Amino acid sequence: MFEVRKKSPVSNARTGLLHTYHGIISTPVFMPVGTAGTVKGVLQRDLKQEIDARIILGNTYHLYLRPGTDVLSCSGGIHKFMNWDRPILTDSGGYQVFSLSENRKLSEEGAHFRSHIDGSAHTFTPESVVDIQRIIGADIIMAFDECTPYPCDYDYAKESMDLTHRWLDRAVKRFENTEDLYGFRQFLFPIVQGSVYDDLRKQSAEYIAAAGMPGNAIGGLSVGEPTEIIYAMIDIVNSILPEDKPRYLMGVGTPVNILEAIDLGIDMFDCVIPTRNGRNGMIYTSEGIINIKNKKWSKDFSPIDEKGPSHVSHYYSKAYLRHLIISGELLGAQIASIHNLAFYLWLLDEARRHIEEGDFNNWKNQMIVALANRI
RNA sequence: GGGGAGAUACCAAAGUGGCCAACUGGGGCAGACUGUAAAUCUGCUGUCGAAUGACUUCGUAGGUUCGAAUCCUGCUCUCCCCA
Repeated sequence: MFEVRKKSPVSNARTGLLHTYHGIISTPVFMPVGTAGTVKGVLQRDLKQEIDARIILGNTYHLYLRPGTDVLSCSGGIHKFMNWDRPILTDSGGYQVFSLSENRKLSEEGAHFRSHIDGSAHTFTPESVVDIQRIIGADIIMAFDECTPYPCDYDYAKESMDLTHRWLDRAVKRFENTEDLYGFRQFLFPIVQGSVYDDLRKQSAEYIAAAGMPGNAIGGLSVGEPTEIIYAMIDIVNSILPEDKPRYLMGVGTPVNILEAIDLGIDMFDCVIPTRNGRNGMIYTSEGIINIKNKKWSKDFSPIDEKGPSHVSHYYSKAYLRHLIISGELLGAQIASIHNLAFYLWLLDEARRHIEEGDFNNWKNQMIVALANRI
């Protein structure tokens, strides 16, 4: 499924190719988040033409609640349903176990939760989450885990990690005893947990690596802990996860986070920042971060990002985008989302290019200065 | 011409003797957001100050009172009804 193409001589950064039925993905890759079968505010056409997203995310929890497995099954799977013929990865709902924690209870069997939509009671088990993801039909599916909060005491983190491991065994078994439903092979990725504890992360990485899945994910990071800890955990885990398989850092992050994580050997990323923060007025440019709602842009009629990677980046002015976002106009959210996603994809394109050319670290260090800049 | 209602901060609008520098909403300004319960949430919004605080405000000019956005009198303006 995965081949490493080029490794940085001075760090763990590498490029690779990820083969799926719906296409080959160059890594490192950023995957726009499309929780409910849509990258919020962005047409599939723009995802392809403007942003050139190679793979996007969906979410098991959200799709299961709405439209539900019946509709998804009848539609012929998520690709047909949303008319997206490139790869898709679905998250298992493990993050919702964390973010909707007030509405759920965990047991050995699984997670018992109430729908945030209508309050109805449901249970996710490692098995049912595989079944649902068979029906959704993404190319890459995730094992059901518990994403621990931060802070999280050691005993809880260990118990939770062990539970995630037991759930993984059950998920793998179910996965191996069931078939794909739409005529192409799906891949199951397990998830490393262990909170912020070195020894737990190490144990978890060993356990996950031993499962022998075609790719591995790191979860439970970027939930409020300092960034230094994120990097430290990635470093520990990546020293154990096999090099010949893709490593997916779930939910991360800022452009700077991503460059640092690439340096530590991560291949896949997803994050809501470009879309959500974009909707809320934060615009990423090669010059730095803009809060487009700030008054100082009200009469700045220069392009959103002169060197920006998408059509919208130079077609619309800062002043116009500010007006749209401040007015709550839908077009503002749309432009900001397209621009930010295109920026993220551009950043990853550049990262790949510089890894291939062998000067990733110099480039990265320059970029980090510019990217952290607030203008 | 007669009768009635009202004037509160950028806007709208509460408050009708001390707990009022003044509820609340909007607007404005700033911040947050990391496997999306988020087109969301938080803070500030009379002046000066980092802050304790000081100073100036509720159409306007006076008055009553220990104390007034609130009570009284004159004035100015606005709106409604009848002729």
